[in-house]
Amino acid sequence: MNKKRTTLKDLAKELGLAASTISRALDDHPGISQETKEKVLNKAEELGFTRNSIASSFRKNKTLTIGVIVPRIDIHFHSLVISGIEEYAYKAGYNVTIFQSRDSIKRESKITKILQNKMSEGVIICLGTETNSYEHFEKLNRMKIPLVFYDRVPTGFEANKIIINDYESAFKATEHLIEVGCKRIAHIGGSQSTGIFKARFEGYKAALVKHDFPMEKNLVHFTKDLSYEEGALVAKKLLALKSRPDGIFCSNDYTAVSAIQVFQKNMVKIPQEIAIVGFSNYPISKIIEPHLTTVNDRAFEMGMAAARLLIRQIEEEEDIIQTEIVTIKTELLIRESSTK
Amino acid sequence: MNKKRTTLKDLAKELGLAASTISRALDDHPGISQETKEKVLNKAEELGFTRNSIASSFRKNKTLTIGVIVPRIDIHFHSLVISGIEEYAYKAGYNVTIFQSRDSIKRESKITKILQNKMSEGVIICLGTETNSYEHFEKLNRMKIPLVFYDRVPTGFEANKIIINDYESAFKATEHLIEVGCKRIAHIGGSQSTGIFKARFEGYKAALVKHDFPMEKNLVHFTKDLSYEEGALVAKKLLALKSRPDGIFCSNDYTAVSAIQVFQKNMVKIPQEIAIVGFSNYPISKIIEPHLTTVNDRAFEMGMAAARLLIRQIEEEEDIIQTEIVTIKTELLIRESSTK
DNA sequence: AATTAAGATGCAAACGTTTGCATAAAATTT
DNA sequence: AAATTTTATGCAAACGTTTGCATCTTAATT
Repeated sequence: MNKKRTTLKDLAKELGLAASTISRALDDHPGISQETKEKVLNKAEELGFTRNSIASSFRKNKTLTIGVIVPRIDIHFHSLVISGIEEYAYKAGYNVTIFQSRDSIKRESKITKILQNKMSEGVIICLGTETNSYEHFEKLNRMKIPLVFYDRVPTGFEANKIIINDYESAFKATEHLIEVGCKRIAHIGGSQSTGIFKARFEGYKAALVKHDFPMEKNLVHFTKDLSYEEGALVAKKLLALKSRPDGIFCSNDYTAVSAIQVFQKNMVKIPQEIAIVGFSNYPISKIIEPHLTTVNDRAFEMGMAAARLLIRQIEEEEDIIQTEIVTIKTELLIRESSTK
Repeated sequence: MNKKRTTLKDLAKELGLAASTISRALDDHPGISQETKEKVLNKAEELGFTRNSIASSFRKNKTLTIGVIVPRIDIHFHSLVISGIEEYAYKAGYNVTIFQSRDSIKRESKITKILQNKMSEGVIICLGTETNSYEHFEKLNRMKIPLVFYDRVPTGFEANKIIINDYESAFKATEHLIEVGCKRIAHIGGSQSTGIFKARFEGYKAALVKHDFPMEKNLVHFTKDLSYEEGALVAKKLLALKSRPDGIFCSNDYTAVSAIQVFQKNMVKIPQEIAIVGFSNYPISKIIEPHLTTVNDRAFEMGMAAARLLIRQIEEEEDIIQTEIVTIKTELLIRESSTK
């Protein structure tokens, strides 16, 4: 005695109309009389009828669903991006299915297959660290499923991308340190095989060059993961130098925060003796004392932009495949860690 | 010249077999010969065939999709829970569609309708703050769609729930303060109309009672949102008292952290003069100096448990509707903020 | 009044997969 | 060798919605 769902046909029978008429009435089709539309609407309400959207998807070949693949959901940056994606997608009538690759290319590849079968109409991706080939995405491309990458985007693979201008943001952050009077600026960077961290380093270098500062090798340190722990390690190295830097540009907020703490423990005053700038505007940056100057990477807006671009490509009539690269404007949030 | 997907029928034609045979072969059905299975598998590979799972869902009336409704994705606690849900669901072959209610009951209700139409097979929910009636969920219940609530769960509404023992966790946290020698313990609590925060307060009280400590009214403060700012406000009030507390149990980590900072700015030593315990094990708790003693609420495990319970209920043959309440074990993470 | 146009509704096929039942062929038992 | 069982495959309907086209009614135009 499983209670069956009410279907279009049930409604049709009740009203003595054809299923097609009901369908059109619910769609507010111009060819259906106002009178009938009202009758249908009322009856639908009465019987608690709602369309079976799986059947609809099946028939129309449209699922109104987009997939999102991120390395991990519980990284604050990604959760903000997903939030932005969901927000835009919801308003546009799309649903969002999420997957974590957990940085495994195998899992990433399997997920693309699932999305293919599930007839996802488009996919938003942040690549995992392992990912160095893009065959699994090419397959989606061949099936005309639009893709949008964000943050960690593929290189040498034409695709839609949502990025920030890491180079320019780093440049401005470094220049800000120069403007507040720093003379010798260090850099705590990320893995140089990752595009965004390389770009941040380049931006740092460019600012030094512009202002005729020499680049001192022993002031530049690259970490593996930009982890809190690695940040402390580098900070200790900088602390041990006979002539310490008076400013540091860090490629993320974790290393910046741990550097602040290391210096403070060693009685080095922030920002008076060393000014510090981070990157990403993590919640911690507004809590640490002194509050951290950092680059707002506008993760939420990235998500919105990714969803907007994807949905536009899904709904575009033309089949002229073209890719877009959208750059989100960042802003330097100047706080106490750099205001001498 | 839209490239059409290869279908079962295409495969069937290619091989001179019936579509049903292909379908069964791909399912490794026992009635199909090994030889045929191999031929089918090879041809499928060759033509890049994958099942259209929308058609399959439609036919089988099974979508292998679960919905998740959270107030906001970018709250760290929720992103951890979602991560746990995704992890379990992925391994069980289910997909996860996420929605943010943004604490609006209207949006929450609309989402339940979408999930109904989309034939979600089950839903995991953390209620929004506005939610005080459960009709929209009752409707899902009536359609035999299993529901699992976590964290903010409905009261007076029989349902599956994943919770932690807030009372006991608070009790232990407070007792820990007593054990390290605190004599006068304050409490920074959340809105008492929210079950979990009331339970934490009750646990605090019970620990005091057990150890024959009086409850001092002016040491107990309830905030609206347990926000960082409110924590600072309460901390300042406590600071202004002629006889200050020597320990504080806070209902979350934000208020605990801001209290630490307020005290430190006023030259009050943590933990020597005031020991502090938080709740939730936010990332900040391991960064703030001194590191914060806090209750690990095991958000990831909550997500796993929610998905496990939901999927079990989805797949259960029996129709005996029963609800389960799962309590996740917490642990007190003792760090420097409370070790005198 | 005859013709045409416009308006409202119905018919039936289609989407791709699954599944109960039927059938055919081969293997086994009598 | 006939009867029976087993094994392998095919047939056809069904799932609920959508959509092009056909049909029928009514209104507008000649």
